[in-house]
Amino acid sequence: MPGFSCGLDATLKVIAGKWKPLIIYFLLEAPNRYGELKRAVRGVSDKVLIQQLKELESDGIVVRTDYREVPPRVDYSLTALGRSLADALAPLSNWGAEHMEEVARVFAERDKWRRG
Amino acid sequence: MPGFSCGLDATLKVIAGKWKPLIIYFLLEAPNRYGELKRAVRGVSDKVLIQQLKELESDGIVVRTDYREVPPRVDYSLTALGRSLADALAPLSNWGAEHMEEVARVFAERDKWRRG
DNA sequence: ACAAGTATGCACCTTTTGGTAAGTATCAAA
DNA sequence: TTTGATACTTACCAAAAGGTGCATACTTGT
Repeated sequence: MPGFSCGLDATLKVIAGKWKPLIIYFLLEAPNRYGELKRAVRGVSDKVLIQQLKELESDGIVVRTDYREVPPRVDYSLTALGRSLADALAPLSNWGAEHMEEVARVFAERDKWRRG
Repeated sequence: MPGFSCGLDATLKVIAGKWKPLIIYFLLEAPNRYGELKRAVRGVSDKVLIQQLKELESDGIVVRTDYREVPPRVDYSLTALGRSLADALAPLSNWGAEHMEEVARVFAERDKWRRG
């Protein structure tokens, strides 16, 4: 069952989830408390953020540190594995930055037809 | 509306779809006829393959060539933009290949709990 | 005559994913 | 004392994504 058709396939299963790549890439800059993360990844709901963080944790990509304080204080950071994954994500980020205009144009067209 | 929060965000919208990264990466090797593509990307249904190819086409990532023969013969290849995207995908593929065992272990654990 | 391969289209349905709104415990500031 | 911040949890629901199966039109192989 846990067989992947190729390397890319394996990676895709780890980063599957609307916000995971963003979370991982953002955590590369610094460890972050839950709240900061939530403000950084704009548009996520609590439920989904927590859920994806848990999956990333159980997949060995992030570490959760609970300081057991009150009010609660928890932060998330990347494991070594997570950092290597974030590095592999960098080219995608650059590609998007370099072709953002082109991509935006194309998407604008698509949405035009959607609405009519 | 067509605004992205960052480069990564833009890229993710282009490669959104269960099979798109696989399709793109596979097409890097060679232009391919529809049938070959379908056999290569194991598990896709016709509906979804066609659908994602169309989106990739309208996003300027792939080109569809219809030879207007009978029986039908069509092939798909990457545009320059598509090739650059495929290159950006390479590190993800390598990451997956390098950590495949680790990833497989973790996923096996997860699935164990799922079933009980 | 019949099945198979070719690249799609379409209607329908299930699964997956994500979002919303509420609630929890504790402390500090207004 | 009410409000807000903190990091979550849960139940419920809507939307998106993907899958299944059938149909098409023509040709080649059996």
